[in-house]
Amino acid sequence: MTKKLFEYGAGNTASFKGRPSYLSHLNSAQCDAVEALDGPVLVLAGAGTGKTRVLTTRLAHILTTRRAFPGQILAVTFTNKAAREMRDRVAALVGPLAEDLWIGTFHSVAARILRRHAETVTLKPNFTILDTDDQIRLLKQVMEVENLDHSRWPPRALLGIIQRWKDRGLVPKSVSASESGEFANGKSVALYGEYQRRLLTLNACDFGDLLLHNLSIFRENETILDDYQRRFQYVLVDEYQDTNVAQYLWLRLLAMQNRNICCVGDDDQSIYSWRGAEIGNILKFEKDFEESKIVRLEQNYRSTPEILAAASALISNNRGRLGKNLWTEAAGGEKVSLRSVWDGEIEAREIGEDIESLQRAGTSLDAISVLVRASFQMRELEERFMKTSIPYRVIGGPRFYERMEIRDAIAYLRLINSTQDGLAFERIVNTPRRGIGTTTIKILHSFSRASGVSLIEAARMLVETDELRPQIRRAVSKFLSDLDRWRSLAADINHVELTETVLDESGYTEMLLNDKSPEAPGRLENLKELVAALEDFDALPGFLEHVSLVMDVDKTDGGEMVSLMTLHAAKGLEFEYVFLPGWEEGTFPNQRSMDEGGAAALEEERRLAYVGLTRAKKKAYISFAANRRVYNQWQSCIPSRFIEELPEETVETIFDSGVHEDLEMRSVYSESFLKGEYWDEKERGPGFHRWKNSQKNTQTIEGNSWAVEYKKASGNIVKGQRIFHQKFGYGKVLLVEGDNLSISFEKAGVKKVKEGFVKPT
DNA sequence: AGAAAAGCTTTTTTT
DNA sequence: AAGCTTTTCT
Repeated sequence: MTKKLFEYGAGNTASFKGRPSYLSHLNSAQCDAVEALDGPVLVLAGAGTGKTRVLTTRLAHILTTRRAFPGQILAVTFTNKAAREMRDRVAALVGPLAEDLWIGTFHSVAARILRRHAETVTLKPNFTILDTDDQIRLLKQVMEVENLDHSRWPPRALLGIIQRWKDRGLVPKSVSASESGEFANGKSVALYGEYQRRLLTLNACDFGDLLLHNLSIFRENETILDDYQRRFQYVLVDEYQDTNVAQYLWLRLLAMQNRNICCVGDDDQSIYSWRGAEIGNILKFEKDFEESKIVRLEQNYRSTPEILAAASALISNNRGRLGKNLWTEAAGGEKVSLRSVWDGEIEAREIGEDIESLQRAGTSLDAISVLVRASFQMRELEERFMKTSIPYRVIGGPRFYERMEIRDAIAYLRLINSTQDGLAFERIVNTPRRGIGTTTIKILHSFSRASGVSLIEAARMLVETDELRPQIRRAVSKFLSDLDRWRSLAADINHVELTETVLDESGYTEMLLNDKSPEAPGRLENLKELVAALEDFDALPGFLEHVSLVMDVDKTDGGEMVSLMTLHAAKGLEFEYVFLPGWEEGTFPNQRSMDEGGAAALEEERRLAYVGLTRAKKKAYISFAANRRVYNQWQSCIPSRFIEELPEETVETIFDSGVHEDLEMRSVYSESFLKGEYWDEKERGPGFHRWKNSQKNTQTIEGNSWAVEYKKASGNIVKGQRIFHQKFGYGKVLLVEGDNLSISFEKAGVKKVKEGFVKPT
């Protein structure tokens, strides 16, 4: 089918009668979304309803109907991967024309625009985009000037606060005083202001600034804004539900003139509110673009009716949805598998076994994925996969450009690229060791602040004086002259050779060669990979831009592999078989997120569950463990509330987990849970009762290993001891009477509890 | 300045 | 429990 479209696009772009062929592959709602070219369009696209196809076909449609040149079309996505995929798929439809489209992430498009107009916000075009390390380092400096205690007021927390302001499009002066909050006794806004000033002197900006500076440029320069408004005849937005306020304002500015904006999103898949995403943007869209046409895509082409029914029932527990009803023409398939297991290790084992049997049945490992709530859950799975040699890849794992040695190398390159990059200077001035330590840096800092020059400038000036001890003076001056030499070298040799030379002459390579730690060889390998990656770019600045915006390299490792990733990373992907382990209260929904965000956070967790389920084409496998090790302590777990939100008829339950089932099912968990000590049964839905009944049928045998272990551990509870109880939380033991304890709980007050239910802390 | 020790968080999700 | 950061010691 793709081929047909390609032929059409490549061969016949002349006017046509009737409907172009590529439209015949779309259902009527999809056609509506593609053909509504004029005016604002909001496409509410449920999971698996052909969202990307609509977007790419729409792009092709604009081009083949000659409504606009490629350079007049802007398509923004959230991830680089989505951007790449969109470009590839449009190219398949229209050929090389696709190359001139403005397709990119919000950040990369904003960076492109900002480079052009950097001067209007007093930056230079070669400004640096800071990574998180740099941001923290800079914030620390800003806070030090204010004499703020780093342990009392963690710089990381301030970074979060500032980022949230930036997400909302707020520059320091537009943050209202009432928002300064608790942090640093209300100094946060002032700190934000100082941070922004320091960024400008460093000729740098952070991720949020890319958008924020764009907004100021557009607002303060009518001609520039006008230019972009005219340029972008058509604007398309992917994953619209994940836009934050700043991105929304940016889009509105760009599209408000010709109003040809098409946003595609799904409120049920909004899972990034913690990053500032506003579901409200969907509602705002309808308000700001009153005449907007709304198209709902509800026919699902991905999953079986069972999976869809389960997912729909689950998500229907959320309030405040725009409402969508997914349906499919597909014939019935397998029910969602729901399995209880004893602990995480067994869970991993069973998943491994299921994968192996799928594989024996002829399924490619590429069609299988395991999706977890949080990345720490991957460890147990990885261990199991390694042990049983199931090939797997972790998606969205530790990023290449975030590795220490890569950041160091890049800091060298940044320093060559920009003379003002004090943060890069600080990072590597003593790596490898040059005898320039914290004391020296402090002197440089205070001098730089006092005389209002950059850190590097300060260093230059100080080596001319006898402020520094001769030995240190020599070291600093050597480093500065090295820098100068590399900078002038940059004009003569290409950036690949330059990088090799710098890594060599700086002693960085040597440092790693002398390093006996087991990681060192890997680090050297990574540096080689970095040099290889450099070859894909014409020059240094382009590479540095890529590094800051993309953060990761494409791994083209061959071979079939199971994909392992977080639920967040899975959005937009699909697999035939999807494993969803760890559906326990606290893990999923995640306790921390619920503590912070309350009811709204629970709904977001539920959307995450919805995203997980709807990734599956053929079958989803949900599992939950009775026990899990958290902070290296065993904790009994309660099945996730999401489990009982799944309709019975869509689920097949497996409660025996292999040969140990009889032994395994006896625990504090099952006993107390069945007695209803943890939950008011009235609150529990059909899923709970189903689960409970099946538990009742399990035989219990005394003396299993876990219980024995537990006895041992609990024998030494004494008066005055601090303990933890699954339901009542932390408390202090008031009285011991045999195995009956009187405990004063921090939250629940004084209770009498059996010894077996508490753990020493 | 550098090494050793102590202390503290980690484990939510990321462009 | 481990890894990281900060503090302390030489």
